Amino acid sequence: MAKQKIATREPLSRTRVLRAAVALADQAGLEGFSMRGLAQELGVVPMALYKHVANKDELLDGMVDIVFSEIELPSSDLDWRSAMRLRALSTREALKRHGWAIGMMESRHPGPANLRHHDAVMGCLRGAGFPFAMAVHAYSVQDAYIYGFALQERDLAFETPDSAGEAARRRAETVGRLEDYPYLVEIAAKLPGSGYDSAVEFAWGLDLILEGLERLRQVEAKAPGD
Amino acid sequence: MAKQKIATREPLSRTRVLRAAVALADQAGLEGFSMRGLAQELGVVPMALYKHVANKDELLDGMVDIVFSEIELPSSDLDWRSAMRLRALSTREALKRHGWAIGMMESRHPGPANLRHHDAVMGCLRGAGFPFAMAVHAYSVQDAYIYGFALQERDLAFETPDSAGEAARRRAETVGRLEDYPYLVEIAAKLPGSGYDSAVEFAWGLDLILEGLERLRQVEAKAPGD
DNA sequence: GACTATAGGTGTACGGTGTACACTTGTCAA
DNA sequence: TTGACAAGTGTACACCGTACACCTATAGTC
Repeated sequence: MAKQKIATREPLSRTRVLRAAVALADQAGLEGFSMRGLAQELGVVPMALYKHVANKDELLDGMVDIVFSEIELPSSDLDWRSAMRLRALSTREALKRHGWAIGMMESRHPGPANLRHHDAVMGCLRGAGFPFAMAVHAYSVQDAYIYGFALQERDLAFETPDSAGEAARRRAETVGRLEDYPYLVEIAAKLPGSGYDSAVEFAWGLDLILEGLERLRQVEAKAPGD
Repeated sequence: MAKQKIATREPLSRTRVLRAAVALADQAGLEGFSMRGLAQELGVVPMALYKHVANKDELLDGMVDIVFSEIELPSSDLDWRSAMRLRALSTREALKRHGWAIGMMESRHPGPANLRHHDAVMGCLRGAGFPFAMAVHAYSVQDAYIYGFALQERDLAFETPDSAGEAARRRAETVGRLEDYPYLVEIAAKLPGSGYDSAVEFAWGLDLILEGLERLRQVEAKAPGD
């Protein structure tokens, strides 16, 4: 009886650690994410993790690469615009699921999924006829927009749709008289009833950017010069 | 002799604490910024700070508002596009000086400079004839782009201009064979010699967005309906 | 001038963090 | 059976934010 292993837990592994880490960060946020908490979640003593990841930084690197792996690569079956649109929507969704990753997507040692992603996006643009320099610009605008939007969306999410007005009001009262901020008052008054939808908002800006890029691409296509 | 005050240091104050905090974060980064370090910088014991700020969170709120206060408000003497362009450039510069603030600009309790800024920007757009909903969209795209670009710029800054190729090469080698990422190879090969300038890059995307917004504004102006 | 309230700075202590280092234990090869 | 090695443990250290009790110097009032 003492011989049979009493509910032996399956052993740790790098991918098991990474997966649990992502889940914990999803649920507790980056603030509430700690090596000790992760160890507890895995039913193990903190130092056990260090047999599978070098340290917390390297763990975060791996977590970010998991997020990258969840983003749809641009399909080569579509025109460049549809392909970029889909990968942008997919990126936003991934960042919504993993809000803790937003500030870290480009700041860590890139993993394989990261490199594959960047290579595929650049390939999509070059394949669509963007000259090199313009492709770099096009990539830069899109990613800046996507990451920046995700950031805003996460931060503003603290005000639930219909409490936004209330929140703005309280703030203004704290900081000064309401009349000092007439346009914020307008937002507080009109936004709640306007059926604001951040997915629509995201698509609006995205399409504006893609439209501008297509226009420039066509100009360049008539007068080429890689 | 014992009577005369021996080099009495000037007393702390909330603004002195905030200013020193910004300076320390500028120099040490958010990672290296601690209450204890700040206290040391001010020649004082850590707990002394708590007589002037409630806690670290509230201190960060105040620091972010200082950053906001350094951003030029849109001038009402200019057409909307020039005004927005200047405030965007000014924002990028402020975020470049204070890289630690990038992820926090919209995530904390807004201070007076923050509210004033947002109100002025919204006022500029409304005054230029943007209908309410479009003004909200226009604001959203611009800020998403600005914050996202600042984020990228900070993260990519680890690779100095001419070491970028080298860095990319080393990474690819770590993670897989170079041939797997032909477009990253192209970037590594061409970017260094292309005189890449992130200020130019920023303006390129910004103008693309402003151009798109102006186009939509004109359409709307012909068929109005606030 | 004596008395007291108060604001500003101090010292100690507690529970949290990441992780270095030495240890046990369980598994498989020879 | 032995011995190597991988995986998990326990202890310890330096750092973090900050609660709480304390001191001290100044300002106001009588």
